[in-house]
Amino acid sequence: MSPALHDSRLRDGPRSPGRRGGAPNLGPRAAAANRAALLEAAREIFAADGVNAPLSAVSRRAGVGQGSLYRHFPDRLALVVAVFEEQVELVEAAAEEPGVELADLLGLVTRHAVLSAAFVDLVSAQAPDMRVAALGRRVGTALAGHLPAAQAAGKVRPGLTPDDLMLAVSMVAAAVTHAPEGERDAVALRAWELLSLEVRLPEGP
Amino acid sequence: MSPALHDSRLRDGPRSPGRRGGAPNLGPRAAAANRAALLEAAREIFAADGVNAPLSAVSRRAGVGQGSLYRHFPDRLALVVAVFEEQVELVEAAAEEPGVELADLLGLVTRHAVLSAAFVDLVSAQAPDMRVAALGRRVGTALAGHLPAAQAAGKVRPGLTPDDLMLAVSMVAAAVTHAPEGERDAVALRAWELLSLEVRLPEGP
Amino acid sequence: MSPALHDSRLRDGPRSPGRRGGAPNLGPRAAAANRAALLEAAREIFAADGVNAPLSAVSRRAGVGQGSLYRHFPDRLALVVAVFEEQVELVEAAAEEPGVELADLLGLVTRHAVLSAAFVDLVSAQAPDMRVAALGRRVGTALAGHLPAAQAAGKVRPGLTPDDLMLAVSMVAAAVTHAPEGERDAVALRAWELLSLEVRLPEGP
Amino acid sequence: MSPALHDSRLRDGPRSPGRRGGAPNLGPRAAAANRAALLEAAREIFAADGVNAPLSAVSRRAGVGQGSLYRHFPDRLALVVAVFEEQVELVEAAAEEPGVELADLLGLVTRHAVLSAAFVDLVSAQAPDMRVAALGRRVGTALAGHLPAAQAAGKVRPGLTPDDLMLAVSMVAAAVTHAPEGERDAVALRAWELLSLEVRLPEGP
DNA sequence: TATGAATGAGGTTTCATTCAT
DNA sequence: GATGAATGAAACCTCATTCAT
Repeated sequence: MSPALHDSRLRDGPRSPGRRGGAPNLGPRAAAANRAALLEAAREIFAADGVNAPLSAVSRRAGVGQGSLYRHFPDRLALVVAVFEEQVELVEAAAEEPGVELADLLGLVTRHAVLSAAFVDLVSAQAPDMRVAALGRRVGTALAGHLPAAQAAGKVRPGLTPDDLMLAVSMVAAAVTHAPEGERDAVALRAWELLSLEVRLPEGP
Repeated sequence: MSPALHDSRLRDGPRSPGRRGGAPNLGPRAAAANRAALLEAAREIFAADGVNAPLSAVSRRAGVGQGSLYRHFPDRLALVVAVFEEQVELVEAAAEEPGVELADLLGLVTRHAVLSAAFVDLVSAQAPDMRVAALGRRVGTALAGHLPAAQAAGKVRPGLTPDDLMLAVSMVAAAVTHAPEGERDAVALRAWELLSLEVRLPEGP
Repeated sequence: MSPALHDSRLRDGPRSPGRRGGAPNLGPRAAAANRAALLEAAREIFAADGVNAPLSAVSRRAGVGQGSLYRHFPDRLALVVAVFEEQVELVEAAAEEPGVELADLLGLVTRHAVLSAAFVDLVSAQAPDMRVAALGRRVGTALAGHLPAAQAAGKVRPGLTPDDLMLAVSMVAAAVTHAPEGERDAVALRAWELLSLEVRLPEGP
Repeated sequence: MSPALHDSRLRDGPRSPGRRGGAPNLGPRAAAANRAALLEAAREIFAADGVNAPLSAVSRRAGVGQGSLYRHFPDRLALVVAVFEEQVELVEAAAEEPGVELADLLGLVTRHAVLSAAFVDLVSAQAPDMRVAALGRRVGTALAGHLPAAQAAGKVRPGLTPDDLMLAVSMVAAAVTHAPEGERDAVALRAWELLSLEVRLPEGP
């Protein structure tokens, strides 16, 4: 509605926030806990139903009002990005550890894909949003750092580029996503085998 | 959400339209009746609460599903325009009748303003939407056609322009809108008097 | 009317969670300053967006917590009334000044209307709240005090009552409200002319 | 993939009410034509927007009533399956042609994936519906028939199973789906290369 | 059999108001 | 007193599905 058609008369009797039952307002102290609960709920829901799952389901599972979700994450993408960022940071941290090889990182990434049906959307470098794409690139960078060593060790074919790595990851992620719950690890391992890439899958969830 | 992040898996179990109670689907035959009911409901609700009243209130009062409202009137403005158009057409029709004078038209317009708190938004030639503005101009045109005769008869001051007429109408409409229910006619008459314009108010609703 | 009003849709956005920064709690000392900031913010926001603008926008613009807004003004109307009261007091003060004539007061009132899209709600004696109506009456009283002099000077028509004055004011206010930004003064002047009332409009904002 | 797909957000909008026009009811004769139109529309819309696109968009693009859609395809899945079935039949037909090799079939399947963002859902043998899974198996069977020859010719690694083929197909399909419009063929070819599988991509759309 | 309007559940988003700190 | 997060009701709008004709 055009803003000038507003009737500026005082309408809208007082709306009450309806204090009845439900989680009590725990005050600002709860902010961090709520944010964490939202992230965890989002991780689970996105993993199960994809990134288009209803946000109301997220707030419900987090045991948090809808408004709080919107306060912490103004739009769906903000929530998606926050969820992914956690996972990306784990990968980056792993990449920094001494003695880590490409196979370990691929395994870790695969593990995330196994956990999150939505991770596949992230690793696709073509994701349509800058924020998401940036996260994808961070994963790519983390992997690429270990590519030379793997090549030197003769573990990967000569011409393999960082882009190929990301492509492979997204292919495996998709394969895993479509596999039934119980077979995901097996499918992932086979997928890497088809790609002739060595992988060390860390323990499951 | 970015369109490419859709997960194209088949989710969303079948949604049922929840056939339980409520108005039965009367088939397309009801279309015209529904549209009329929506218009009438909108006229009443807009008159009472202004054009920003909840559309859900309109559909509820019309005894019609929300979807039907949106089918007939894709956005709020479409509904507003439709409501106003009815009134504008009445004014235009009156302007065509033989023997009608400016005072009669002003009276008719005033009567509409008395009926509809929202009419004031229409007659304001500055309405921010093309469709609404066009309706306002139609009222202006209808009035302007009778201005020369009124001037010739010495009923209005010499320099009065069509724009002045619209300005006067919007002023009276506002005055009426803010008056309490029972005094609207009296207030309207006094307002016209202050403007030194003759008016013949038709019978009430 | 500050053009910057339109950032009023900015989100509250949580600052980085965990940071205990932001405006420090200054204790009671800030109370008066906060109240003033709220009033100023409300004046601006109400002027731009009408009295139904989100209260969160007011507190945000005032740089004050939502809770403080509610402490100072327990409900929306209290805030509205307080804002209007400032303007009413200005009118009353002007009415006391020596040498002031009705035309000056009408001009001042018009200037307020030009500044505040919401002022129209005030001057309508029919506003749905006692407190607002009382403010309207105070304006009426201030104007009425100068009516006899104006009548004696032959500046207004003989039968004009104080109520007529208020009616005229509300009509002009409405006209002004609906006019586009740049033409408001011109529209106001023409409106007073149509009402055959002399007015001296003070300088703009 | 037709660029005109993006008008799919146009409203159904009631034609002028009371007009008894529109597509006349042609009776049963139109049934086959309607079914075909729905299939074609669904193919296009699903390709562009994924299999969760609004069904109303499908019926609209087909120029057919919503009811007819439901008569032909009682639920979304029925429509999806029918669309896919067409593609599966093409693959099966190709598999029967003399002189065809595995690389041709993989290319054809890839081409379908390139054409249809939704094909990826099909080839995933884990699709959540029996009917879809059955179609997946048919593709698998068609491919598997040519696996021995390819193995005999030394074109594929020794241990490759039919299941591996389907896994590879679904991986490539996913890769392609996530690639931007213009690079899909290139991405598909590289993906097959990473899988060390020969492929002959037929001409584009 | 085809049509297309009707339905309403449910997703999204905003905001008035409360309340722990 | 101030803060600002939490809450949930309610508005908006879309779409799967039904059904009278």
